[in-house]
Amino acid sequence: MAKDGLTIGDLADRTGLAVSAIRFYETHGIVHPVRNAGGHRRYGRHDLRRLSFAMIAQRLGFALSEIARQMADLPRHKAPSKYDWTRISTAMRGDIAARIAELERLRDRLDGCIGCGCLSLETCALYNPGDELAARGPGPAKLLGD
Amino acid sequence: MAKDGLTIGDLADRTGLAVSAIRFYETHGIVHPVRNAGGHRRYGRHDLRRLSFAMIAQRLGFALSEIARQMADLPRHKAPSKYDWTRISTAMRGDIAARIAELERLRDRLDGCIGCGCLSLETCALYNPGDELAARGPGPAKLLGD
DNA sequence: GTAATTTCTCAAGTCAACTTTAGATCAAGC
DNA sequence: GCTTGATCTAAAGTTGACTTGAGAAATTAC
Repeated sequence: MAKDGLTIGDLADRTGLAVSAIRFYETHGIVHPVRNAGGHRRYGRHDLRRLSFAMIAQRLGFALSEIARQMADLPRHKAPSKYDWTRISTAMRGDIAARIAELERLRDRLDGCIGCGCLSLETCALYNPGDELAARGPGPAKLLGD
Repeated sequence: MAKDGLTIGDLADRTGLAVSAIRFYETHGIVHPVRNAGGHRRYGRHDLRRLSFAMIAQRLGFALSEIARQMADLPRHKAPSKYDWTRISTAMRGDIAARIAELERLRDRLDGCIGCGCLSLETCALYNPGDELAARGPGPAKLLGD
């Protein structure tokens, strides 16, 4: 812990992140350390908050790229303000609620299917969930809706 | 659609999966096609169900390896029986319920925090979901509850 | 019977989110 | 002042779930 700021090791200790992860986050614009005379990274306390914020957002299911995009608007060398935080966390809340709702829908369908055993592409509710589960990311998951 | 069974293209059309994905699943034991005289894969209708089952399970959040493990017990060239289905889907249900519960916990914490803006490592519920989370496994995800 | 489409195999590429490794330099404790 | 530990960079490796590409052989359509 140097006079001119926190070292990367300090941050690692206090956030629980690996040193390599913090450097990785830097390449994605989550933190913006300055360098000391010897070329070592030095962080401010606001970086602790930026990292914590990123960790929470990840936990909530946000991809790093999305988190970085959100944080791009925040001042680089200050902690996010109450307004910033409210804006972002409110958006997160909506996303979480949506994911809960989808899981509940799936659970209910599954409940209806347990013990049924039909496994029929034509008649099973799990195969034909009837709509808006439709398009998610790329890749598979085309079945179940359409 | 050949006389001696479904082609891989037929399966792709009917499941929405890419041909390459179906071949990939084969290497993981999800399907077990036979070969015709020319060396092309031929599938039975039960394979449609095995694939659909795998897709649903993935959708429910299970990893392919876990799905393969579950399906390893099923007869290779028949669709899963009602008993098989009930056994597996019941296990899934528990998993879904747990994930819903965790998301709800997160949502509630977030609700408590929206508008607070403290973002303090010392006092924020999102950061300190019960302290002694201290030493757990490696990597991230040490923050926020357990 | 020929052209167009599918399928075959196998290796390599992709994406996310990091970690690991290697060799070198910097900082700190005694 | 020296030794031990932290940090540096750059590149390559990891895992999961696939996709892409190349070149050849099989199948289907007309």
